[in-house]
Amino acid sequence: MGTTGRKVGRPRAEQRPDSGLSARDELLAAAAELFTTRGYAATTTRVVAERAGMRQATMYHYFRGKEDLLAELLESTVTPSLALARELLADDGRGAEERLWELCRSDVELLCGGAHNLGALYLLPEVQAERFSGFHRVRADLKEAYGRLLAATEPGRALDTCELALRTDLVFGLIEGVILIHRSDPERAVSSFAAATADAALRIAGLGEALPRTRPDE
Amino acid sequence: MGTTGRKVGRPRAEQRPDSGLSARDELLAAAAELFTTRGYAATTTRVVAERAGMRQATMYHYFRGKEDLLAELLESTVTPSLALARELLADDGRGAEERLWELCRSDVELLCGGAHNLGALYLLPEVQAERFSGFHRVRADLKEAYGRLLAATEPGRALDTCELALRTDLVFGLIEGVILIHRSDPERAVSSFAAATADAALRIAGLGEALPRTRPDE
DNA sequence: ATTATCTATAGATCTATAGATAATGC
DNA sequence: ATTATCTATAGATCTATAGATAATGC
Repeated sequence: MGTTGRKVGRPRAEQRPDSGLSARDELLAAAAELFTTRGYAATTTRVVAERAGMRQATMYHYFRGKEDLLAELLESTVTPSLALARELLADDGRGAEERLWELCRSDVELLCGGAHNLGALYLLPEVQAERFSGFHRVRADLKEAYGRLLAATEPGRALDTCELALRTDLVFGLIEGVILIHRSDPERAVSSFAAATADAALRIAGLGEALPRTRPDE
Repeated sequence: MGTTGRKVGRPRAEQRPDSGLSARDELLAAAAELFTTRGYAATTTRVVAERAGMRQATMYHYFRGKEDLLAELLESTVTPSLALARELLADDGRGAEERLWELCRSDVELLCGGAHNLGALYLLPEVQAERFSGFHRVRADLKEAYGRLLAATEPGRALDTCELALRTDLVFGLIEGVILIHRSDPERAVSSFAAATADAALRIAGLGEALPRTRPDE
């Protein structure tokens, strides 16, 4: 739908080769790139729309405003992550430590991979606003999953609630802020970087040396 | 200078009890709080000035513009940190591991302590701009100090350049993004949190269990 | 008729400058 | 005379809405 040459509706003022994305997705992609590089407040609706190949006002046909763009980007980033976390929580065939590692690795890949570094969205000051409570709820669930996996590990079961909360915060914070690390050397291949960061996350948690998994496939 | 009841110059439109800060420092303090909570682009010069007790245009008597406020805040945060790093690098009376720990602890305290969480400045997207190259230079020096301390540790000397760079990035990234972790539980006392984060940084670096320092003074 | 787009614009900003003003200092 | 402040404002935005327009679909 909307993939090849939309026909209905008034033609665009500037024609461009078809990107294969729907107009709505082009707006999201443009917003992702601009929000992550320039920031949310500094990005105008005009630049977003024009990068997506349409005039400023046309954006309002697809989104109620700028905030909706950010809300959708945030939720679309955290939701698949929570889905994986739920799967891993339910999977009692593997050790908790291994599953926590996998969750970390996958999240780093999600946040640093892809065309735009979506992880940078998490650093935007605007994200803290009440307006994005939908995102915050999913994020809280995700963090709880991190905490449960951590608590289920061998060394985790020995920790008191307070220490467990601290280590969860440290691990989750490393992952949420991983884009800062990625930025410092964007050349590093994402897949090996993700594995290395997952290793680091386990070391933070105090589960360092149990599994010598170092290299993932690929 | 300027501490008690400035007398010269036209009186302010709204008088307020003297804060003890100079007008310039009040502007910096206001900017710090607003930039860290609302973000840079979303903060207007009017709000900064008015929070500092003066009218918008008066700000320009002290700073050439909004950018100068951010530049000064950034540099004033990273400079003392680099000063400590230099001291620690020169101090060959103590082990590298202990000195790295101390640098991490001190930086966390700097970034999360104080009235405003200056660490949040590091997350602002605008900070990446060329405009703040002064800050970036000092920051690069600081990161190099982290790298050198890490390389000087017992296990660090065994690592190749690439692995060393990765671990430096991971440690430095944890510290730079520490405000994300602090935000998730602002009640936690900063001094014990700083020590715990320094512990975590060493574990990331792969130096975990050598020193059982856990609790600092206080 | 429906749809996707356009042009035009109201209303609300925001930054930075110009120039006046009300103190103290000498 | 110097200083710190003020008021006023030019010029440049920016968001969101109103309403026209140019396609296709039926």
